[in-house]
Amino acid sequence: MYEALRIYINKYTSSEISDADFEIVTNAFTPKHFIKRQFFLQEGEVCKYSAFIVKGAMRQYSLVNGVENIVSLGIENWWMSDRESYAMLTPSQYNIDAVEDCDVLLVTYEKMVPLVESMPIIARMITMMDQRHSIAMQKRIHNAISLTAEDRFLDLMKTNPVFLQRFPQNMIASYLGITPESLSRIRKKLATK
Amino acid sequence: MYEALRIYINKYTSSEISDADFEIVTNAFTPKHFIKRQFFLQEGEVCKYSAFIVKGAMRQYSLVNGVENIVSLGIENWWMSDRESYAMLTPSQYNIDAVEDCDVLLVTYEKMVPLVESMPIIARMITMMDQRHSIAMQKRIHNAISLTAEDRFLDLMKTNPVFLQRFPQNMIASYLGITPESLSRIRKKLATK
DNA sequence: AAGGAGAATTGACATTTGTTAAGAATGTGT
DNA sequence: ACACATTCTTAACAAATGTCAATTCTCCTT
Repeated sequence: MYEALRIYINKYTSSEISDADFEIVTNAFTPKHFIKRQFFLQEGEVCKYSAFIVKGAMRQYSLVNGVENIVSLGIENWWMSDRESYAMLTPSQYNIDAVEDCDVLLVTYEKMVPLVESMPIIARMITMMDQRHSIAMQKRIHNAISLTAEDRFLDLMKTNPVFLQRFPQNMIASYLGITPESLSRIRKKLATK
Repeated sequence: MYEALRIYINKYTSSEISDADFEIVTNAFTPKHFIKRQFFLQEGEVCKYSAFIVKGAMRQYSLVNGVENIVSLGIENWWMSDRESYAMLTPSQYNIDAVEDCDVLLVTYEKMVPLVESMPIIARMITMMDQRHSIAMQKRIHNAISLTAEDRFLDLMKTNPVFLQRFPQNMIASYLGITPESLSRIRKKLATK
């Protein structure tokens, strides 16, 4: 269960965490299983945990008069949480739920802080995570303002093809900011090319 | 010139930086003046500096076959840089230039690191900056995928009305991901309401 | 102050995307 | 395995946004 986290830490820092340190890390995390559709976070709650996905798939979305808008999708080795709510302890405007049955590792902000402060490798991991996240968001903004729906879909096919296997099309459409009908049409059009 | 930076540090950390510490901080920064349209960063270059805007306005944009796509706008007390290029030393795909004559304070990543490591107040400032930036980007993504062009404009009017005073409409349109013509129509429609 | 460049507006039309509704296909739980 | 849910597709139409071209407006530069 924890092995995936160890691999993640080593991979994104290019150095090896010691067994002793990793033991301390694992003690800060709590394993949890979510069944499909189970909520990890509901609108109005404070997001107390950050979740490292060991197995499964999750999504983060707002719900505005019946319409779901997916701001983020995650699978194995991704972190899920509403960072704003998690760091500032404010009520979240988002929902996060399991798209598939999931095994995740949960950690609170309070348990994370001492790890970051005492272990350079963890501080480094967080820095890298934040950086990657920030770069990905910037790219998504750029795509949203500069590309057509079709080009955004093509970009997703290129950069995260695995999402198309793991998430139903209506969620992919929402993630791209279009309706399921539009995505269906776009796919049809691309198929003939 | 440096006073704006001192105020910024104090404001976003709710504690006061000492004169001695601030002296060290100012030594890490270099003041620079940009005239309107002058480039701070051009596509293909590495973004060596982060710029704290003391006076003036700047924009960050990509240029894809003649079309400018503005990913970020900044005025007094904002930071401008391509964070990806700045932190990873990779060539940037963006341009940053002065929309008005600007006075800015420049700092390299190498000069920033020791400040962050030796002064908790600076580390805190960076954390707060990153957090605010990250929250703003998340909101922008959410707006892009869930709102119409009109609603995105209304949101901008509410959250950053000063931008409408400082940037020409074609830049506002680009920032919102629409054409200047569309923005003009939206404004006309709203005026009659 | 005049001339010129850039910026904003407007209109006609094209294209993209959304909406609604229906049916087909697929998947899921018991 | 069955029945029910959900998901996906399709079509016709509506609405939003883009494109192109012409005109007016604004403001900079000299």
